[in-house]
Amino acid sequence: MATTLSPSTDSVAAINELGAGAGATPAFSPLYQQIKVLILQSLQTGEWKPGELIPSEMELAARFRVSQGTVRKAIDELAAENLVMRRQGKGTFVATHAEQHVQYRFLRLMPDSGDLASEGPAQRQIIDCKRLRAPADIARALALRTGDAVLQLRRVLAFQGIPTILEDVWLPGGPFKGLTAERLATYRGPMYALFETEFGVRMVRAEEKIRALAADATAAELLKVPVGEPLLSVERTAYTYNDLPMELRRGLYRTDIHHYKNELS
Amino acid sequence: MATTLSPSTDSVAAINELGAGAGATPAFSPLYQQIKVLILQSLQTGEWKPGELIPSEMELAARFRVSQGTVRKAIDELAAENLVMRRQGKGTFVATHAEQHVQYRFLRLMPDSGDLASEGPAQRQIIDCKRLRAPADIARALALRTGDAVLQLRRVLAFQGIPTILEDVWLPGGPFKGLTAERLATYRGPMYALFETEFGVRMVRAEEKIRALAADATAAELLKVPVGEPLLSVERTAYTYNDLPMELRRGLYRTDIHHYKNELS
DNA sequence: CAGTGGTCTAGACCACACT
DNA sequence: GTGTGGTCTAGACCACTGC
Repeated sequence: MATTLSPSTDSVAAINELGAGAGATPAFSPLYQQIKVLILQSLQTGEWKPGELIPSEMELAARFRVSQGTVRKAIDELAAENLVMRRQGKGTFVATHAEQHVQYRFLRLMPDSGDLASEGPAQRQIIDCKRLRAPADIARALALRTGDAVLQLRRVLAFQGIPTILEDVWLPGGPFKGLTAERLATYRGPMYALFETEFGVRMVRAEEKIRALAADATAAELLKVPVGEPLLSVERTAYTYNDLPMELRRGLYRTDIHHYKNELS
Repeated sequence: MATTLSPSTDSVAAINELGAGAGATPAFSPLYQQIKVLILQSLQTGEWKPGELIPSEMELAARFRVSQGTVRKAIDELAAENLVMRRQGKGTFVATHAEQHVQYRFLRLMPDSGDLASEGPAQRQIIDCKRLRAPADIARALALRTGDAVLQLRRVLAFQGIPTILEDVWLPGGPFKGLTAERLATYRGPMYALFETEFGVRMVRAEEKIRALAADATAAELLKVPVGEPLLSVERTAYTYNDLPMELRRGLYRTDIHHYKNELS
């Protein structure tokens, strides 16, 4: 039954409405959605960390006092959202960017022929890295208050020796306390992997606003293009579990021998 | 059982391997996937047309000789891919773009504040429309042979009086036989709706390559910007059911007061 | 009211991984 | 072999739609 069960133990046991009182639509949601929320909470609180094995479907079913099928449907949705990874015969793992063959989490840039991986690792050059008080626009994008501490990073990525991406990254000072230019420079591997392993911050989704802009003097110098050269401007806000913005990134991409690839459906 | 059933009637009845012969992995696929393919075929052949009601889960289960749950899982996937639409209490419908509140199927352009719908309907101006023999690059993109008949269309879209998009569209001559500039000019509603209702061609997904380009003389004149102005170049290939390319579109977007919005996950 | 999709359960068996 | 996720079934009941 999807309705009542003894309100005891750890069980979800259906907070669903039932009975006499002509209730005012008390926000019904199916059991498997409630289970999904509970699992999500365990992901957020770090009960199971990125890369770790979560309890089996049978265990979760027992814990929440529902059938295995209901847990399965909850996990199905989490897997569809790339929050967990199922592996037949082994179990279900919390999704991770670290130690994985996913080099570029959100970067959609592709060489006009081939793929980024075939171009070898990017050369990374950190131009600047400092702590500062958030200006109004940055604060708004990161759901902070103006003047809160933020960390700003500017870097250039080059592929096969050609500087291709100039990006500014802003991170909230709180969650990323202790992040230094030194650490960024010495870390080998994707930046998002560092965020996970060192700060426990996992980016779940992102939104981008894309424009065409003319290179200004600074961009032109760093990307080695003429002033006025058209560049792709990509402004990205990345979110962690609770739609909480955790990173703002403004990138300028050269698109002379690369393009931004997007799939629509 | 997922294995054998009498090989009779219309039934899928599990082509799955079983028994003695040490087979050479004869391409196993789960029953619900086989059902999904069968339903897809009915969509492709037009047994059920866009907007129409497809048979109920129970009917399909009977027809394919499987349980309702198996049909359900197949339809679940089709719904996740936006190929069908489920409506509780009514049934499952073939997805459609026509007569729907989805004005822009693949267009990701947004005003810097608000959304496209709030800007009212776009003003459409057809610059050119002609039949021609496909050059090599167009033919390749549309999976045609060089010299095959294609239809080329050039138009400008303006929002609130400001010319914003200049696009060239190429369509294969075969499936779109009979499409004229006249018909395009007089049709009210999304172009993709016209494709469905008049030619039975439904676009299922698309790929885009995005770059920043400087406006040339032609683009500058039509979009009323200075020559050299950075524009967003969006090259889109749209596919119908069987990953068959059916449209090539090269758009130039002004991004001074609009941006291209993308969601990543 | 009957018919549809939506949820939940319980049990069976399959495919895979580790030991 | 044991335990995991993956598939398939059958039946129950709920929620919505339209007659």
